[in-house]
Amino acid sequence: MREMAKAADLLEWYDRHARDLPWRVRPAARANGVVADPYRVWLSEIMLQQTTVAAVKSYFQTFTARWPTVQDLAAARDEDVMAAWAGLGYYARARNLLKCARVVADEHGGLFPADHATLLTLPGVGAYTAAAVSAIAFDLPEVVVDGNVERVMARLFDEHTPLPAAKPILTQHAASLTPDTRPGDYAQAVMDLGATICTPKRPACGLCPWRRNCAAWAAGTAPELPKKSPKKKKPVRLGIAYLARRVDGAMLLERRPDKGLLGGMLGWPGSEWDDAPAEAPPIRAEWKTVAGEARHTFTHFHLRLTVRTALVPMDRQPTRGEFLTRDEFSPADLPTVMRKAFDLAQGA
DNA sequence: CAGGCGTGGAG
DNA sequence: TCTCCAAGCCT
Repeated sequence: MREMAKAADLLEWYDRHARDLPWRVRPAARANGVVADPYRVWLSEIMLQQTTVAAVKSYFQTFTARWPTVQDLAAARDEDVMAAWAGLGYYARARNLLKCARVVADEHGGLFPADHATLLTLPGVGAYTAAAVSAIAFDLPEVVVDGNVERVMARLFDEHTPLPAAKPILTQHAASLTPDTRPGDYAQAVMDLGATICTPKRPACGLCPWRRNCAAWAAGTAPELPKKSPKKKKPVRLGIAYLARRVDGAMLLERRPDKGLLGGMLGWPGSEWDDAPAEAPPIRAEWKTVAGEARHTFTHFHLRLTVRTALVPMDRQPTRGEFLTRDEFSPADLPTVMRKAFDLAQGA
């Protein structure tokens, strides 16, 4: 009979293999009493939601350099934070990030709460993030379950029930392994294991400290776990974007409404995105159509964007949006799909 | 509870 | 080119 996996074995592995990440206090430093800054832990966890470590790194550096404390972030202008988040995706995270920073600054004296229940009340903080902050920043023995942990547990216990139905049982398994000593390091250790060894494809089982305890390794089923319910196919939608340049170089842009796709972000005025978009020019002009199209894939549909451009005089007033001067606007402030439209118009 | 919500990298 | 997917949250 296989022996039950032990947290201590994983912690031993983590002590030797922990990745050096900008938001992480390494195990050796933790042993010397260094504690994590809850602000940095929270910020990193929000950025890491459904987002790779590689994509997050530079954004984390930018944010912490510009807004070193939660009070600094709470005092920031909305448009500056949205611009700094541009390109990272899931923009509701940025809107909730600001809301949360202001709640912590105004209602919690600038200190992040440590307990799971209070963390859960914060905007953008769900079950995973609350547990992660509680464990990593305050070393409390919360059960941290993200996609990595789900995969590790599904394999360790050879659980074939597909996600998301399997979530409760996988959480129970995770709870059974969570230790009272070094829970913060343990949480990061399981996620590191999932990210580097117990990977979705071609897991490196030969290097796994829990191999001898792994039911899926014994059964040879590790690579096919966890099972997932089948996903839907993405429809194609069409759209038209209007890039108006004023003679002084200012560009006509529009702040998108807070709710919905790309909420709160800058974008080009345009048509609806559907099967047969109607023309919707935001200003009277001689529009020229750029050859080709900007293609972009969102979570649930593919977009093919036709780009029209125009040069307009200083005194012409738009019916939508507003002109932003060269000083007020950089293409880097745009979400990627809008930047693609800009690049296409530039001939890039 | 299923669907909305981004993006870039890997295979 | 296409599919999968990465430290989820909200409604």
